[in-house]
Formats: sequence, structure tokens, C-alpha cells
Amino acid sequence: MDFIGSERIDLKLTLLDSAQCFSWIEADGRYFNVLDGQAVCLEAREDGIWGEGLEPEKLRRYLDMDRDYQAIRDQYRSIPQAARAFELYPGLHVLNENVWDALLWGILSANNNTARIRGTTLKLAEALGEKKEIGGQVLFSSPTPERLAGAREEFLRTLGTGYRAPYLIRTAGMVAEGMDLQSLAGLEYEEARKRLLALPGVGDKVANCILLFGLGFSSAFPVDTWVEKLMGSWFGIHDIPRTGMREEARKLLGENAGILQQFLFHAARTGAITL
DNA sequence: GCCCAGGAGATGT
DNA sequence: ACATCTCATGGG
Repeated sequence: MDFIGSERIDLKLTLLDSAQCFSWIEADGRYFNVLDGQAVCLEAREDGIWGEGLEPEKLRRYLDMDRDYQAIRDQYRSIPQAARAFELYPGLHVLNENVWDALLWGILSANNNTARIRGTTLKLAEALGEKKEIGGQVLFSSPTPERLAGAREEFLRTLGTGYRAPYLIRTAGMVAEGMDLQSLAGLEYEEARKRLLALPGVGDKVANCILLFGLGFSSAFPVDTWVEKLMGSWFGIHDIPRTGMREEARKLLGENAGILQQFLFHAARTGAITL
């Protein structure tokens, strides 16, 4: 294995429990996934993170190891719940996901729970992805846009996608027909967001997840049921639509609103900080 | 049975 | 622009 970095990232929290990504598997204290079409393995040791399957630089980038989380923690120190959340989760990072993967699980996440999203994600990969192997662990890549676009709705429903099946097929079709997701990273936030909203199954919340996890917009601020509650309880912002909350939060919290959001979200969802 | 889950889309006002 | 409904599905 290769040395990735000495940053104190909490792999279990970040890869398994933070609901940013649903395709990581843990076995014997090691973490497995398919990234960029390559089977990957990560492990936390005394001296830091080790990994194999991809160049160390790419794994550093995926794990967001070059962001100054201490500076962001300082930036929000005047917000009590933020200070507490950063203190609770010193090893939580915001992943730099593949944008197609972020889009896929984003559509699956609508009105769904994390256990079911993970189960459906794994079933989709097993049924339509490509088989990979590393360190004796068998893995499956995410289905390509082409494979998903060609799937039958009834088949996707047997995998647990529910009413989201036609959204998956239609959005995959648009990507397969040439919509360049990666190029959205070069646009302004509002323009990139607007283009994501054109995809079936993508609303304001999912678009902000894709912007944050898949396109590097650190100010993107997804408002789901938990963030809606915490915005009311901790910031006094309530009785307005979620889109309005997202706008208010971005104005109030600035360039790293989305990074902070992950810490607040986790604290609220787990009940670590009282709503 | 009821309520909820990292919501989105359609419809009516 | 906002309010309300419905959409699968498994778990508490």
C-alpha cells in the first residue's frame, strides 16, 4: 500500500456514516470502493492513511486532505452549535466524489433513508456495474449512464428504486446523450445549479449535494429534513421554503457554508446536539 | 396500522 | 411565488 497522508481523517465516519457516499464497504478494518473505474482500498494506521488502487494524489484529492479544516473551524467559532460539531467530529471530511456517482445517489436519496439508499446503490452496482477485485474483495462499479439509460423501469423497481426508476432512466439518458456534467464545475454557482435542475429527479436539495460533493462548490448548502429542522432551531430561520433557507444560509455562512453544513447535519441527525 | 426517511414533480391558487 | 398531494418501500 502507498502512504496517502498523515491527516487525522476518520474513515468510518466519513466513508460509512456521514451519508455522503453509499458505495463504501468495510471489511477487517479496511475500506473498499471503486473510484474512477479502479478498485480501491484504504486503511487508517498509526501514522496516517494508507491506500492502493489509485495514485496517492488522486486519493488525497478524493479524501479532501488539502483543505484547511482548522481554518474553517475557526471561521465559524462564534456559532455555538458549529463550534460543538467541529469539536465532536475532528476527523470528518467532505469527499470529492465523482459527479456522476453523486448524481446517481442524489436521485436515489429523495424521500428515502440512508440504509435503503445504500442497499439500492449496491444492488444497482451488482446488477449493472462492472465487477472488480482488490485484496480479495469483490466490488462492483456504478452503472454507466449508458447502462442505466438502457435499463427497463420494471427491472430497476425490482432493485428497490421505487418511483425514482423513471428519473434514473431519463437522467442517465441525458448524460449518455452528451450532457457534460464535469464542465459544470467551471460555471458560476447559480448557472451550474440551474443546469442540474433540468435533470429529472434533481431538485434544489439534490442539486446542492451534487455541487458540494461532486463539483467542488464549498458554498453549496443542501437543505433536507434535518437541515430544515436545525435551521429553525439553531438559526431561527423557519416557516419559509427549503430553497429560501438555502439562500439565507449561503448569505449568512459564506464560502464554506457547505463544509459547515456537513458537521451540523451530522450533529442533528445523530442527536449529538439537541435540536 | 402509522410515521419517517439527506425530496421532487404536478397541480391548483 | 406558495401550499398541498402523491410518489415506493423498508424500518421503528
